[in-house]
Amino acid sequence: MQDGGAGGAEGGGGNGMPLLLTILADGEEQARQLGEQLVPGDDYRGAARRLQCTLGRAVAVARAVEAASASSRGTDRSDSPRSADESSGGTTAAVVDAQERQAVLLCKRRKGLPRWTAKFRVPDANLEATPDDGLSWRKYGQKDILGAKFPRGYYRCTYRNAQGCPATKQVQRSDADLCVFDVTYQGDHTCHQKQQRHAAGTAASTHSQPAPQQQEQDHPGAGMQHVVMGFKDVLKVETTTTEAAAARALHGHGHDGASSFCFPSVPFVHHAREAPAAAAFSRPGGPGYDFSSPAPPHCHCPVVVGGSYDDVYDYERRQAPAPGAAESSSELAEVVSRATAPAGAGAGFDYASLYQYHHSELDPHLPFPPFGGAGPSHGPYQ
DNA sequence: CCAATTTGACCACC
DNA sequence: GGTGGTCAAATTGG
Repeated sequence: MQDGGAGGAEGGGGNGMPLLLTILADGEEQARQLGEQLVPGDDYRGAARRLQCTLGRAVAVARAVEAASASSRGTDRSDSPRSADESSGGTTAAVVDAQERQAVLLCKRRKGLPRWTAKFRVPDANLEATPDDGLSWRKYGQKDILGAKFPRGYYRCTYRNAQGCPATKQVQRSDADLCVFDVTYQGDHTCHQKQQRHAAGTAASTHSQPAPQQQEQDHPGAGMQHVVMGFKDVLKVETTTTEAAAARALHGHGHDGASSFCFPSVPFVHHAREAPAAAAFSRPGGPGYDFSSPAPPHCHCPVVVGGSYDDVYDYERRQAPAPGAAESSSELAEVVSRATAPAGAGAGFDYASLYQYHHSELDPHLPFPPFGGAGPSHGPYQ
């Protein structure tokens, strides 16, 4: 059925692209280093980050263009469903290459819609909790996946028919850790009601948070504005103090901070977004840009690794000072490494390897939270 | 009665 | 042919 025509801008790539990418990447790296040198709080640090993000966007755009041109040339091949492989901290060229392939694959992979994954952790593995990102999903299928102990659930936006919202997600419980769910999102939400509803819903429930999405919708570009966080920085923080990360993200987002950001049962969430070739390009703050939930974590520059970009989200309760900071961080590291596995990122959490694809367009709807929480559709399965 | 979930079948891709 | 993703009829729940 509906097949995604990768198509895309042609002839964009060209020969100089790799070089351009290298240059941009260097610039970004330099900006990052600069930012690190500076003290937190220093105005220049913010500037450095912005610069880093800007360069990162440039890299993303360049990659997207190149990937698009590559796909039009007809590249592609086998792909491994999950986890993008190869491309381990190699040269930028190599990275780009892998990226390219990944992007093309993604494009060919049905719909050609942007796709990314998130990891949700529930507090109790025994509970039949399902990652609830606060959005309305309707389950339309479930299937046993080869090699997976648990079936994968298929969901699509409740407003798919009503508003033609193309968003879908796949939820699968991790084999290794029953508390962890791998959620793969595909397509941005273009439905509006959802947001309203969601905003209201969240406010009504335990965790109240403002709905930051609107602005994105109205001003696609605006989103990129506050994506001023260097991902490395973010990761660093995240891996260190979950609490700090949360607060930081929160504030960085310009929320009326206060009581927002409270994810009851979710210690952390990790994001690994696959970088759609043209997707990253075409959806800068896309139409349906929306942070599915008030979640703050989106205020940073996502990273795409070998085709998937990672974000680490932390949902430690806003108050308690990250009880198990160390614990959490190790978990994060684990998750992150898994997600970045392709890059061969071991325990070391190699930034260099992460630094492969970096796009500042934020996720449309970073899935956040309420687990097993409210929400019209949450299949009991799992 | 309507909406959501379940589940087997179908289809596309590798 | 195997596997993953989606469809749609049947079923269940509010």
